[in-house]
Amino acid sequence: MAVFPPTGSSSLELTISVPGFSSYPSLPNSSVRGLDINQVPSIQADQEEWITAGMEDEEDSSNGSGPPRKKLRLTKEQSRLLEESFRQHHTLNPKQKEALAMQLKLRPRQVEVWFQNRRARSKLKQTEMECEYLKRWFGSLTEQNRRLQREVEELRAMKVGPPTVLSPHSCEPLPASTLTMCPRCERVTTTTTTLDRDRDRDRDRGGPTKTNISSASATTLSSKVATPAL
DNA sequence: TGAGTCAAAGCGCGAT
DNA sequence: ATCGCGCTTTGACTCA
Repeated sequence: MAVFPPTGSSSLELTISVPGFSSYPSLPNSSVRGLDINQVPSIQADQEEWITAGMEDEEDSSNGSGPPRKKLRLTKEQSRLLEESFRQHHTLNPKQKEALAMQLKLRPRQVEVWFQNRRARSKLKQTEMECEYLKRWFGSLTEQNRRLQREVEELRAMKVGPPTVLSPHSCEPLPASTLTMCPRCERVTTTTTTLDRDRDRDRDRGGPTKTNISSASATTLSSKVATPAL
């Protein structure tokens, strides 16, 4: 029996990492939760019995009678090999499936089911992380929105008694709508408003424009989550 | 001991 | 016909 990583070989491995976000921290597996039936020294014989029983049950299930099947629990070695294989390719062609089943002393159907469930777990985890990322994004946008609203209020307040600002080019009074107050230097500017700047910044970041959000696929989100601009 | 969790497996459906 | 996927069931297991 080989020595396995302490984290458990059956844990999900994804490339996404969100700073400050501990995803699925209590991802349990039998090896860390406590006594694992597969760790019992005599388990190899038991496992063989289970597999044999499983194969018989498959035949039994075809005629619809017989005792309910005993549920197979994969050994750590089987799980490790399956995980290793899963890292290489998430789907198996029939040949690979057959070979892996032979190597693991399992039925091809069991290998197939394992891959199916594994893909589902991967996807679930991916979805959870995307959800977490979107939550953070939402929070960030909410804060930004609040800030901009405040700014708008301030600008509206300033408009009540607008000072006459002459254009440096034409020396004529500028319309108040083209004016804005720089919150940092407290100067009135006529170039671009802070709203424009925020919009530009969002666009540069690939931020919350309608098109960007709608195309927030798993891959794009993955890359965003890896280096969140929040 | 019962509730909760995890994972293997069953089943039906759509895509190819 | 086959395969992958989503949903569900079921059995093994842990923990309060």
